[in-house]
Amino acid sequence: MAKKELSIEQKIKYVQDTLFVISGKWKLPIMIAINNGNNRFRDIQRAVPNITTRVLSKELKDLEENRLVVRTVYDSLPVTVSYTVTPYCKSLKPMVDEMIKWGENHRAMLKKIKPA
Amino acid sequence: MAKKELSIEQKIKYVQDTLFVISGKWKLPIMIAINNGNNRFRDIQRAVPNITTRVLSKELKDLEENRLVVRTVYDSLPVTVSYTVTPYCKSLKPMVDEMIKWGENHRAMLKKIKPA
DNA sequence: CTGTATCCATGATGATACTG
DNA sequence: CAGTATCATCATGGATACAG
Repeated sequence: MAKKELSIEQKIKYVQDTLFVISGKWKLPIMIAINNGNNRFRDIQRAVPNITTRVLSKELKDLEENRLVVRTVYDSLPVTVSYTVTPYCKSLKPMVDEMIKWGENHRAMLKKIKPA
Repeated sequence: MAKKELSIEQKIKYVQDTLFVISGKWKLPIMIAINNGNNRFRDIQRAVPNITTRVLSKELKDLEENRLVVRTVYDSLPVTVSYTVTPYCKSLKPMVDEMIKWGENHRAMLKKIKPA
């Protein structure tokens, strides 16, 4: 089956959809952190530099609503909470990998044209 | 040469770099529009739904500063201005393509779980 | 056509303190 | 440990009018 070519209007619409879901400074870094084995609230906060508890709390809720992250409460003493990424979240990986690659290259380029 | 594995700290840093450059609702849609042959201010505005002149003007300046877009003034009568994307801008393509793909799929998924 | 100038609303983020 | 509550600030974006 031939690949369908999207119109420019569709491309713009879909990119904006994606931007909306991952918008802000924190959502992708949080998902990367969780995906790397930081499942506890505190671990995530340590893994994502400079994020405050208030913002982390809110972002986690957003990610839950978008079905990218699952929050599980364990009935231990004391209660522990674990965050994990969903299979759906993993579908972001190709895109995120491209973003990491581009960011790495971009930083190198900036160094060239404007060395510290 | 083996591919270098990035640490989670680096991944987060590079993703945030990228997010910083493409942040906001408009930068990518604008680049897509220009890349699709909309080179005049007015054409870009038509191609990107709902953007105001004020915002478009500001975003184009940001993109110029980031060396993603070039502004050229032609000394005709009346003066015409042409915007084009740079080769560097094209390096965003793999990432943007992934974003388009993901956004398309995401919209389809939302329809399934919450049909209008 | 290609913008600039105001003014304003909203949301995103930050600092800090506090709770179970 | 895992958050919530408040308060403050700032950037983004939108409406509208106007200028060269």
